[in-house]
Amino acid sequence: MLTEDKITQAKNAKTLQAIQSEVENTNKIALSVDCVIFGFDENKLQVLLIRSDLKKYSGKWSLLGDLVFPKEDLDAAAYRILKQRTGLSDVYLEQVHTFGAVNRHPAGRVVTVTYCSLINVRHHKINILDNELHWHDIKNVTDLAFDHQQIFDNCLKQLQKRVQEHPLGFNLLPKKFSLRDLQNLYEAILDIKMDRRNFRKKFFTMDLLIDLNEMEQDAPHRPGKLYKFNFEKYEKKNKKWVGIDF
Amino acid sequence: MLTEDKITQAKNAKTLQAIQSEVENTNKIALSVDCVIFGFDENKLQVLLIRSDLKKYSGKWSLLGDLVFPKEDLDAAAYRILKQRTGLSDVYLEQVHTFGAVNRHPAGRVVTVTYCSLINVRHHKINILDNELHWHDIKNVTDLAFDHQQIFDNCLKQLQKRVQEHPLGFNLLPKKFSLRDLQNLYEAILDIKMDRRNFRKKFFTMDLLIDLNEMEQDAPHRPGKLYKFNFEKYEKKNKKWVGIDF
DNA sequence: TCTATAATGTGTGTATTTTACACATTAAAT
DNA sequence: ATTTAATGTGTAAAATACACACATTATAGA
Repeated sequence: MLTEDKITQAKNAKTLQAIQSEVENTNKIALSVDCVIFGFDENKLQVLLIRSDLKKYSGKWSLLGDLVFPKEDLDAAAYRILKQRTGLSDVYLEQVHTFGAVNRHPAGRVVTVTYCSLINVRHHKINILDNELHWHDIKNVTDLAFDHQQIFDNCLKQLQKRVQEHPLGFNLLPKKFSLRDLQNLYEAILDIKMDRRNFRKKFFTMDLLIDLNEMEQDAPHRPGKLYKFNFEKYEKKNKKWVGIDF
Repeated sequence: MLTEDKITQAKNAKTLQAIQSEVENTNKIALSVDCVIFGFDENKLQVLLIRSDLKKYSGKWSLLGDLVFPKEDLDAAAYRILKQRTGLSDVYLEQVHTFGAVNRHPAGRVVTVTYCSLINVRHHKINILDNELHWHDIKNVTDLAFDHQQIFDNCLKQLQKRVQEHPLGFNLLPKKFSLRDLQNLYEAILDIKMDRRNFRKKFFTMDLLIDLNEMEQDAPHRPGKLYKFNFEKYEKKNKKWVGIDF
């Protein structure tokens, strides 16, 4: 305890130069970003994976990641990687968690900041042609390279939680969607079945869907109405979250 | 787009050696941990701050942080820092967010992973004697050094959300507490007033408080019953969170 | 063109949860 | 004994969540 107090006091007295040299001596840690890119297709939640480039993990899939440049903002690095991989720049992207176990990467000390991204599969098939990249049904994601399984599980959990409190899901759907599309999406993400009537009631009550007065095309049965999400109204809403419950 | 595809393909073919050298050339980023340490005293939510050790920020307060050692797990670094500052090792600690703007630190590129910690003030007055350390009422926290104001705001928000969904609050209270204590805590954290009867009903319904059959001592009025939190029962509960609402 | 099929679209009753609100009780201080 | 300042409790109304059934519409195929 006494020793620690001395350390603390010593720290207080440090100069900028001292800290600078400390920073230089301590920056033996590389920083990377890993993106968990979710898509939605054929009523299944999918995740974009790439074949691992390391022999140690040959045959395994891994998340899309890259090292952060020394003079690059962290968020900027995440957007850069997403752009490189999918060609997209105007998408949902959110930091989730940072993983920093000493031995998580075989090439040395690499701490990785993970981001979750949601993109509309139909709009970005182009860059997926590279056969090392592949959409995987999340039900079949196991045994990823590195600690990517852990990262993936963590991101999926976070997505399941956040999608219920924020209108993230719409980033996975086309601009115009039917209520059935929307429900399929939620059922795929949350991995549960929902009552159709109550689901509709819920969304109509929230009053954030705009009826486009258009119908689905090419449905092999009665077509549903098409809607779009009212982002403007949502922004103004600013819902307060109060309610203790655990 | 074409260029980017080439980059992608080049990456796929990389060897471990290539990556290792890339890691070495890119690790010009130092990594730090900053702890937002919350306490609760005099019915106010407090945060532990230290006077900035940099001339640039002289007179300003900052969070408790330190650089992560090259061979130190990230979480371990957070626990180490907490231990150094408060003497405590068995406390609540949770990663919140990572801040990595290029110019956030004047001594160079330092990306910081922030952790939120909740400790019982009454149990750890000892190490606060160092006059550079000080508990601040969160209402008076403004204009911190570095980007620490942003970090603090972020942590407080996260705390306000998580304390409603998880029994974090009990880490801020003594083992035995009255329902009034508990309500004061929630009111301080959430910065709202609550109805006493409904608050009690809520917690009794959750059925996670153990009635100790003891009364408050030294109260200048009718003393309240004392309770402790039933962590065992809570662990078994495993509450599912379903409910779309935004 | 008729029928079968497979969806969409809508309403109601019940149970549960949340909210608002008032009075009796207890211990300490005077 | 009285005053004071809390604790402790119950009930009605409102809002929300849940369970559930039937009519409607378009397509596909006979």
